[in-house]
Amino acid sequence: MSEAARQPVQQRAQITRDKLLAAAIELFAERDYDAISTREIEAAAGVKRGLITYHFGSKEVLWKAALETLFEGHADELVRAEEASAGLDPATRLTNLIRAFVRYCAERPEVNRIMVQEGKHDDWRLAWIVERLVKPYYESTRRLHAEAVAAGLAPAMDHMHFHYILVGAAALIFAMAPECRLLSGRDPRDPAAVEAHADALVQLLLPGTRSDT
Amino acid sequence: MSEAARQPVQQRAQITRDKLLAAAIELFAERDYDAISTREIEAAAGVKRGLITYHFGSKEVLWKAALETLFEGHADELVRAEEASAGLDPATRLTNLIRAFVRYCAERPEVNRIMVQEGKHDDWRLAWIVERLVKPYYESTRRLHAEAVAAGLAPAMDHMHFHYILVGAAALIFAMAPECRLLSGRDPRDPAAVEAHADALVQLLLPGTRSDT
DNA sequence: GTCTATACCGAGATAGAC
DNA sequence: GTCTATCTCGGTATAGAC
Repeated sequence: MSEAARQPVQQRAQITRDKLLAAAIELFAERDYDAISTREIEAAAGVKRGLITYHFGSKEVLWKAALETLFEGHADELVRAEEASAGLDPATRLTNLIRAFVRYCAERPEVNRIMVQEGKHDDWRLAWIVERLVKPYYESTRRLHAEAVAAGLAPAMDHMHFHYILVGAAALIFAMAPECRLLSGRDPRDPAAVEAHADALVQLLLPGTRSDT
Repeated sequence: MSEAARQPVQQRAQITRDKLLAAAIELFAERDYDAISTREIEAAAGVKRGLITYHFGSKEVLWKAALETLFEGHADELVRAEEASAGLDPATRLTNLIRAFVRYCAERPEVNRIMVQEGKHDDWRLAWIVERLVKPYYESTRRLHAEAVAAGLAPAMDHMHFHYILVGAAALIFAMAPECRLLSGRDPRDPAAVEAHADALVQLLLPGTRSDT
């Protein structure tokens, strides 16, 4: 049994931290860092004023922790996909990876919203995001693509283009879910639509594979 | 007397309108409608206070005019591409269309930034955008895809998915150009990179074609 | 250790009056 | 254009409750 589970006090602190992180993710996906006040985050989290400073030290640290939380969830999802398809053939493994990525984009559209928001300006936040979060992921999509090319499943191309095509194609429909609903009458975050989007993307990115259930 | 004041009245009015539209596009791509004040737009345009009301009547009308200006440029680009490839085979025509779309995304990354911004919430602005600007365009990507499928150039899939895959894959790299620069060391808006991105996208969306210069 | 309740500071933006 | 009154911001500090 973990030490934390036995200590109710630290459990409450963990709940407060989690509420602040959740509220921060939601609000930072909504508006710019500078347009969100710490008071607003605390109010949205339903906690008292001053607890951001207490738990995180500063707005900047909270922001970084919120983004790390978002990307960790993403990494977990991809690791699960890798494990689930260990030992299978490259086509199935890459398909499962792309599927896992699409599912995560659907589950957390905040990631793409924040990235488009922050990707517009070359400032300290973008520098941190790229160095700490995107670069490792960029390398993983590089491996994914290289493997697909080596297996004859996908056309060769410069990785920069592949990366942004994959991310943009997977994420946009969920980042703009309300628009998609107005435009098509359907909710892209509906589980069936998520799977259909994953299927479509696999079909295009890995044309060398046969589609399977 | 300033240079502007010496020019004919209608000409000066047109210049003022254009400066306001350009500043509005830039600022609305930056932040939310509600986060931009008319004073800020006038200041960015370098015109006197009150000229938005004089020339457009209201902030709302200016906003609509700015978006129409953006999308008109887009439509013009696509029409030029259609005319340039009239009479050619489907593969070349569709390739040119996708290329024109990618070039426009590179030229005006503001479009995608505004769309991701506004696509998050179902309010009067999104309703207007979808009805007035996106629906006609959605139908045109539907025709594009149907034609590609009919010609055996692309895999069949639900149009909703094709639309968002096309738009996301084409636009994201330019909407996040500063991130791409930090990540890859290259500027995606460099003409060679734009063409390379178009090539990559054609390769994936129209796998039935042979790549050509 | 965690949380509540205050008061305060300097910096910056804002809005109104003139 | 200008001055000023007011507000909000992030951050600090303190003192006490559980």
